[in-house]
Amino acid sequence: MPEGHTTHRLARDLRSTFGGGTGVGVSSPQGRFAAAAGELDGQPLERTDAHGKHLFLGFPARRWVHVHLGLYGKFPIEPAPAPPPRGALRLRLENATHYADLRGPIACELIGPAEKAVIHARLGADPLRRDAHPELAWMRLSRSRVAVGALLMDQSVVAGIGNVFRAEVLFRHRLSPFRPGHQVTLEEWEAVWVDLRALLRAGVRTKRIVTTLPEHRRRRSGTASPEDSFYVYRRTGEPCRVCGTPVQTMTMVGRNLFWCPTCQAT
DNA sequence: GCTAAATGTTGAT
DNA sequence: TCAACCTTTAGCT
Repeated sequence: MPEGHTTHRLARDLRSTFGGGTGVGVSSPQGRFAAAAGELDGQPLERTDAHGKHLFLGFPARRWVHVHLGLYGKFPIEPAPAPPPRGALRLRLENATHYADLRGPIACELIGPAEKAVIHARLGADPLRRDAHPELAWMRLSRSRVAVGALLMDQSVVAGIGNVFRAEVLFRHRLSPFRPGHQVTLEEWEAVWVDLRALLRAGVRTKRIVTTLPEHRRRRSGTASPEDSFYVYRRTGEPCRVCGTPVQTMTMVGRNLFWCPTCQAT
């Protein structure tokens, strides 16, 4: 599930569910976060923050739990009562009304403000953050010979974009993933940025990614069925929704890239 | 019951 | 460029 929208939604939901002055139960049944969990247990969750795919839970004394879901991490919030822990449960948060179980994260660590600052410093512009600087992303893009399909996956350029948004936003703007960054025009980049912000915001709202316009869905309702949600992502060999050309795939930056060779010729 | 794949990152080669 | 790692689930047998 995790691209930037997931992280920002989690920051918001964890704050509204566990935030405030009441102490939160913190535990690590699996044990890998047990020492830190013991320190935090019973303390209030004071604030939350998200930058790209990184999530931060703020506890007293300027201590933060830094969470990165990685490829398959999950952190669902459920109504109490919490069942007995099972499986590899890295972190459980609980209060009188809810519990949230973190499984499979690539990172779950207790850090201080300096370490948090280091993480922010190596992340690029996040379309979901008010303090984002898209002009910095443009600087990187417009000076690079690297393919735009690779640059979009670089978290130090744009933070929060993953494999789905890369493929889909390039299609929506009919941009070839292979176009070098410096051959993308400022006009094209600004349109991509605005679009990414809108797509991510919609993702935060609905907790899922939908990039297709209604006229490109078999079912043209406002709510896309899962099979109709994407233009090219994981649609290898299927006909392009716009021109009918079979969707192509190959590996770029170690991930499966999907694109329409006709609509995205250049 | 087994295998592969998955919306990711890091560190070695 | 590649393998390793975090864990679950879908799709086989």
